[in-house]
Amino acid sequence: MKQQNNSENPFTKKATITDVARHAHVSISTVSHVINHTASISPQTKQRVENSIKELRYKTNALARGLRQSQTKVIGLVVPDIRNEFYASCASGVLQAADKYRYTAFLCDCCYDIERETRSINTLIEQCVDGMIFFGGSKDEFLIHAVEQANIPIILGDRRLDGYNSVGFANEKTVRNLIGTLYLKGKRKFCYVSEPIEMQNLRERYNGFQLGLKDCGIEQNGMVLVDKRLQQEKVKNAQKVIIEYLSKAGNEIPDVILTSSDIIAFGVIVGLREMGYRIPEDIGIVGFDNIQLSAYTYPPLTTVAQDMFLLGQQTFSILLKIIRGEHLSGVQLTLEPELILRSSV
Amino acid sequence: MKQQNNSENPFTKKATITDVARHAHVSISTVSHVINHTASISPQTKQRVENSIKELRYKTNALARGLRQSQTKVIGLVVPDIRNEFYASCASGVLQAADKYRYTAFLCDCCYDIERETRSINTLIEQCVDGMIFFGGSKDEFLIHAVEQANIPIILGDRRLDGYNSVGFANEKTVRNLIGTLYLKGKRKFCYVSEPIEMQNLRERYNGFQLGLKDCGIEQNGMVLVDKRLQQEKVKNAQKVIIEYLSKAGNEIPDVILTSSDIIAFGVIVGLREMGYRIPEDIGIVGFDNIQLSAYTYPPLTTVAQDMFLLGQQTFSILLKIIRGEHLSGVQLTLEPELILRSSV
DNA sequence: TCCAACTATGAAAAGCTTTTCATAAATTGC
DNA sequence: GCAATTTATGAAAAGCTTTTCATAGTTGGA
Repeated sequence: MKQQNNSENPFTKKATITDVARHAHVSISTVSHVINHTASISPQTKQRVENSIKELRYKTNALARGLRQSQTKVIGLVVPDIRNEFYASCASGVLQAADKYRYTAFLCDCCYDIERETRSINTLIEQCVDGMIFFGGSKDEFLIHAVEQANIPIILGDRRLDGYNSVGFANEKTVRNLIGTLYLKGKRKFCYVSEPIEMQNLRERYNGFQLGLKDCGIEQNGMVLVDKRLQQEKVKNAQKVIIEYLSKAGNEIPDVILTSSDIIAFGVIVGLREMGYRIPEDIGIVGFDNIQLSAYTYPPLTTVAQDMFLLGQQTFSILLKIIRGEHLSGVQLTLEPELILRSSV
Repeated sequence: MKQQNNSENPFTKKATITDVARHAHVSISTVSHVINHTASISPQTKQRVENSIKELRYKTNALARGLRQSQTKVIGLVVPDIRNEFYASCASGVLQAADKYRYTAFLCDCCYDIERETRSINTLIEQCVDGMIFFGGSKDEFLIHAVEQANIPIILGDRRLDGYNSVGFANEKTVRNLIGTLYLKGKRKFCYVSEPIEMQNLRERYNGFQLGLKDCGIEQNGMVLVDKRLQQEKVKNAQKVIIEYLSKAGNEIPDVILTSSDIIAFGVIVGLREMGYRIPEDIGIVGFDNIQLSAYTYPPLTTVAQDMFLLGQQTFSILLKIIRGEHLSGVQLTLEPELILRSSV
């Protein structure tokens, strides 16, 4: 925003509304009225002002406007990891919906770092955003409360928290039903592979797994592989984890392995192949997320598709309603994932 | 940012510097000086002000500050598609570097839509960003010129444009050398699969392919599969494209197939398998990007790794220098990709 | 003791809008 | 032809900071 003295450019200093007013021989208010359609203006004057705007390349200063209107048309978008296809898609959905209503978004990529998240959120408050969207995340409830205290509209995506509006997927139900479906196909020994159950959605999936087993009258048989290593380098570590497990499992070999994400399923597939198991004949496998490449593993991966882009759009829509003052409370929109049957099971 | 009258919350209206001043029995200037360390203040006064700030939960209004200082500490980050792992990683790198210097970023996800990009950039100008970063993109030179006219610092990532500073990868050289390496391994018949050569980096890769062939004394043998379908649903369409080609290729079967991205390589692999070719015995294949899953295709994909995160960080660093007034011109930082040899070739 | 140099504080301007209210001119209705 | 509207425009305040400059009081040195 700093202006250098660039002699080749006559527009060295950004034109202000005052410049336009002077150039068009009208008052500042008149220019403002023309821009905002907030008073009736004669066609000639209007034309003159518009010409001046064009000629001077005038652009409204959003800072001044925001300051005056107590409304910035800017939101904050907080994600745990933008490199994760899941959150990138959510973000994309939010941005597309926001664009439709001429909102702009600050992106805060927290990288699971609570200090960074804290910093980011303070900045967002200082920047006077009209609202904030939080995707995923964990252990940051105190931050969300702080934002609420600052009286800034909030919505949570892919996450639930008492007292807050949210949009999410029916994780529990989906996994639960999935178990039922697999049971009907004759599967009896189920295994679940996941990173530690820290985030809301992981908890729901895990609960769904347990409930599904209970529905089918299967006792929890200990085949739950929750491993901290799966938080990073997921593919490689999933491969390790499954190999370690199966090498000492004896005859406790599962019929089917459920995973908390496609990425992990990838690693499991590689591990199984390495150990000589055939998929799906010996062991079936199910992913979660339906990432682009899941259709192209060998064999193609059965998985659960969540429309993250839609989630993002819906999330913004609700936030917008809150911003506009519709006094929503306890909205908990739930989108249904879709089971994608492929040949890995 | 709108405040509702929330009777349960005593902080219904955001505290301003005036409130703090009143509360601490000092002048507004004194408060400002305490916050910005811009004058010497007695310890007692300082303490009093800091207490008031805490008590009232005062946060500086960045709009007012930006307005006054003509400096917002905000940048605009323009990407063609945030769902693309490549750009997501670039963005992540930018954000991490920006965070270090307490900058915040607007994310504009243009989705290859020039109108949306135009809108976004106008907004960024209105928002008085201190600088803008453009990743990838094409056919939007006029927009970049407009930003320059507005005297806003610019830097391009993974892209070059005459007269602008940029950070990119040595695409041409890398592919060129790659051909040489493969030639030494005995490969003679090369095929190149790519979406239309619209973006700068694609052009460089393609040029590298041609130059590499020339280096080896190979005449261009027509095995260039540039197909518009590869702009969307890349995996599926790459599969189609390669199958179509090979079905009518007769004995013009390549030794090795180079692709413009891992995603496309994925599709090619699936297509080759479908047709019964063995990889790498019958046909070798090379990707580009080293996406997370490229290590886990079957067989694992030989590819070219680009450190997009680093690219992002570097891009921001240079932008920051420009913002701070170091009069750089014609900076063209080039990062070297790394060849990742795996068993697909 | 007096002057110079700080230290500590505050008044007021400036940065760019929007918005309220006032006013003058034009139009309408009768 | 006159009152009542309506149309068209502008002056000025307000929104929240930072920053310059002034002032009053201290301190230190000669």
